[in-house]
Amino acid sequence: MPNLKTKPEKTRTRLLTAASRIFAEKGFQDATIAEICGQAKANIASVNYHFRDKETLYLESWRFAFNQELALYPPDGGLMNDAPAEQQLAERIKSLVRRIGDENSYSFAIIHKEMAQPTRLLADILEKEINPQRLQMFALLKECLGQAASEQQIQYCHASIMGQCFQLLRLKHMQGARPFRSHPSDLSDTKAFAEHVVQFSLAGIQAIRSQTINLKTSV
Amino acid sequence: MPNLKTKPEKTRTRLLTAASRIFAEKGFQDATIAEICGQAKANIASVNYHFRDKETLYLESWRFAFNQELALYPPDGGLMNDAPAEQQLAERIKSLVRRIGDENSYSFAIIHKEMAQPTRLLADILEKEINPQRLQMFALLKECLGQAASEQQIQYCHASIMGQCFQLLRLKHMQGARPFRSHPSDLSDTKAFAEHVVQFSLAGIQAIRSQTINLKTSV
DNA sequence: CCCAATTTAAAATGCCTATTTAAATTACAA
DNA sequence: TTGTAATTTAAATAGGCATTTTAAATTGGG
Repeated sequence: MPNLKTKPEKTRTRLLTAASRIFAEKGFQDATIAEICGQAKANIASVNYHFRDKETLYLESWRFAFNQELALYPPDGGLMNDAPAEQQLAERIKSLVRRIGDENSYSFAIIHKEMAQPTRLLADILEKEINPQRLQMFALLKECLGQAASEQQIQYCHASIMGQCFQLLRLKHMQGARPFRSHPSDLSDTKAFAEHVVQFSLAGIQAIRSQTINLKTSV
Repeated sequence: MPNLKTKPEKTRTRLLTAASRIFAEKGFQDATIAEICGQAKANIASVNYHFRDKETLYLESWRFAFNQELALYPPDGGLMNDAPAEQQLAERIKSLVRRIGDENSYSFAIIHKEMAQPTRLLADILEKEINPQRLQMFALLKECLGQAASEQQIQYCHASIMGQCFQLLRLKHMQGARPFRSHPSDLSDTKAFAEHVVQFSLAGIQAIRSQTINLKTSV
């Protein structure tokens, strides 16, 4: 029994790495197997040997990138479960922003592309991998907003937070394309931006919580 | 026999309308002239007759959509220039969200696609048409944040606001693709979402303003 | 050295696109 | 009505590039 994992993994891994980068940059349709193999220094037929087809490579490379990033930036930031909800939320936002801002992170860029040009290929895998994170954030938001918060308020706050995080992705992706020459958005300091989002969002959440309570007590 | 209701639109206008819709839906590359002409009920050669080529149609249809939407939702919301900066900012956000949320608005969806897959074709036109709006919002933000605000803080707050607005676009575009079946994001009530973004953002801005002032006075 | 796993080059396969041309039709003005 | 220009139409042009398959060459372990 020859060892199937040591040597052969090399090309396979190079393909996964290159694929996640290229898929993130161009999306599924515009990414070509030729370019991926070029960056991976592999023959053009290797994709069909190691993976069956382009679609499978797409799924595998996303999973590959996502797991790598998740190991690098734990979603809970190593925080206890009994910490205050706002602190947990803050850690979660920071982890998210860092994962998005990392130059070598591609899973969110792939999601972003998938949102812009849905192929439905990632739908199942996203539902399975991302929805849990989503639900956890909903729970934290519910705590932060108070039990009087409506489902809609929670959804809106979630949209506000995710929108800010994805904005970083957008600006990161457009760095080379210089859409607005005059006011260059310098979001390169990911850590500072993460803390801004935390501060901005916690204040927004507090404002909505106060208003909800005031409404409740005044009725 | 005055034209009552059914005045047949000019082919050129039908092409512009259909083009803006299709370009918004698929982006420049994936949109085909055939499909545009199909929806416009025009012959496939009409694009090359009325516009020179696909690229010109792209530019013209964006301009067409943008001007229509701008006339429909004035950016300043008909507010005086001497109104409080926060109120002006609120109007500006509402106008933006409404323009993005309108089912028949396509110029922002086109920008969104252009950001995801830059063709550089719209770069000049965007610089000319959108940058002024951008600068006005920067000025309002500077007022709201106080003169002690740093350039970075202004940029971050701008990113926070724009990110929330674009989030609406993302979710609107993905309605049919249902990426998360369990928790359907219902952002259909555009007006309510607009007011949420205003409340959320003004609170975030206030928090940053307070912190900046405190830092300043305590040093 | 042998065999299976892997890599390679080249060809097969497939499909769709923007654009042009020239003829047919329409609209309109004289 | 008629002549002319604008518009619309159908068909042909011309180009391009992608994924996948095949069969031969190579590699490396036992």
